[in-house]
Amino acid sequence: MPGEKSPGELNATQGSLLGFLFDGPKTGWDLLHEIEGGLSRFWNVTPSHVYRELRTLQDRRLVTAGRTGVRDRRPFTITAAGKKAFKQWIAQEPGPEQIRNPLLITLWFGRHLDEGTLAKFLDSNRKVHAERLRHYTGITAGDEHTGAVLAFGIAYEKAVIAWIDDLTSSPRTAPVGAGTRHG
Amino acid sequence: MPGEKSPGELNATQGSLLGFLFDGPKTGWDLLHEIEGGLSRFWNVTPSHVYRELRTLQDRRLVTAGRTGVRDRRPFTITAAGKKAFKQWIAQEPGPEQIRNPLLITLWFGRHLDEGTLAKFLDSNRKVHAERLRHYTGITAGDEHTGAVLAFGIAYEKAVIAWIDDLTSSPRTAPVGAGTRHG
DNA sequence: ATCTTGACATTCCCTTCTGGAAGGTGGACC
DNA sequence: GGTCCACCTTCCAGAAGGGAATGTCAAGAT
Repeated sequence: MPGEKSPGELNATQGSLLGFLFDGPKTGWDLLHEIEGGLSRFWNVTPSHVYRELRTLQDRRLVTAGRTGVRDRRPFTITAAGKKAFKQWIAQEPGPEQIRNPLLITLWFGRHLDEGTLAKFLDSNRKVHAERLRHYTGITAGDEHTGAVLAFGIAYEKAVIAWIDDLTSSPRTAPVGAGTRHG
Repeated sequence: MPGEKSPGELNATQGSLLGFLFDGPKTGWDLLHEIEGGLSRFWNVTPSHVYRELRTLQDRRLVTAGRTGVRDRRPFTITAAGKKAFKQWIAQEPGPEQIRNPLLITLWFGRHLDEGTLAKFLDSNRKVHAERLRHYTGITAGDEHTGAVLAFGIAYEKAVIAWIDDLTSSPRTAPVGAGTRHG
C-alpha cells in the first residue's frame, strides 16, 4: 500500500558512502579513513557501521563487491543504480542537525559543582577546541564545497572558544548572552 | 577484577534525569517537557529513552516510583543513593561532544548538485537557525548556569548564520576558510 | 447523562549506532 | 624461513533513537 517507506530510501550514512564511491572503487577501510579525514567530525561513523551499510548497499545492488584481494581487502564499486540513488538522495532536503554536548549538561547543573571543578572542565574543553582549530587552519580543502565544510568547522571552533572565554572572564557579573564577541 | 565497568556508572541521560529530579518528584512526562524547554537542543531525548532510563534508575534504587495517579501519571522521586550517584556523576569530566549535521554531508558532495538547490538548502537552514536565535533571545535564564547554556545556544546560532551568509555572499570567489568574519 | 473528541502519559517495537573482541592475512624485519 | 605486527574485516551484544500503538481522563457537545 502507498505511504509505506520506500525500500530505496537511503539514510545519511549510506548516502555519504555512495558519494565517496562515486569517484571510484574503495574498500571499507578506505572509506573509513576518507571519512575520518574530514567529514567524521560532523557525521561520525564506526567500522562496524560502515561495513554493515556496505553490505546493505550491496544487497540492494547499489554497489558491487570486487574480488577479495590481499588481506581480505574487498573493493566496492558503485553501480548505475547506486549513482542514481545517490543523485536522488543528495537532492533531498537534509535533515535537522543534532548536537550532543555533555559539557552543557554539566554546566546546566553547575550549581551542584564548585567553581574550581567547573572552571577546570571549561578549560580542558577549551584546549580541545583550540587544538582542533589549529588543526583545521593547517588544512587545504580539496574544492569549494569541502572547503565550506572546513569553514564551518573553523567558525564553530572559534565560536566555542569565544564563548568559553566570555564565560570565564566574567563568571558571575555580566548578564549571560550579552555581547558574545566584538573584534 | 578491577577495570570492569562499574555497575553504578551513569550515562549522561541518566545523570541529567537525576539532576532534574533533584529538586523534587517528577513524572516521565514532566521530565520530557522540562528537558524540551532548554537542554534538549544539546542533549536530545525521546519519550522511549526517558522512560527506559527511569526504569533502569528505578532498578538501581536511585529513584523510587510513586503510586500511579490519574492517567497513569507516575511520579519518580530521587533517593539518597540517587543524589549521591548524581553528585559523583556531575563531578566527572564530561565526555566529548558530538555533532551530526546532514547539511554538511550534502554540502561536502555539493559538486553533484546545481547551485540553486544548494542555495535553497542553505537558505532554509538559515531560516531555522534565525528562528531559533530569535527564540533564544526572548528567554530569560533561571540562573547563571542555565544562562551559560543559553549563551552557548545564542553564540552557536549566530556563528552558523554568519557562516551561511559568508558562503552565500561569495559562493565561488573568496578562498574558503579565510576570514570568516570581521565586524 | 451520555457521547465524542482530543490532549495526555506510557509502552512497545524496530532501526540505527556504538564498541570491542575475534580472526585471518600478508609484509617487514630478523 | 620464522616471527611479529599492522592491516582489514566480521561478529556480537548492547545502547540509543524514532515513532506508532495503546490506554486514559477532561471537557465540551448533544
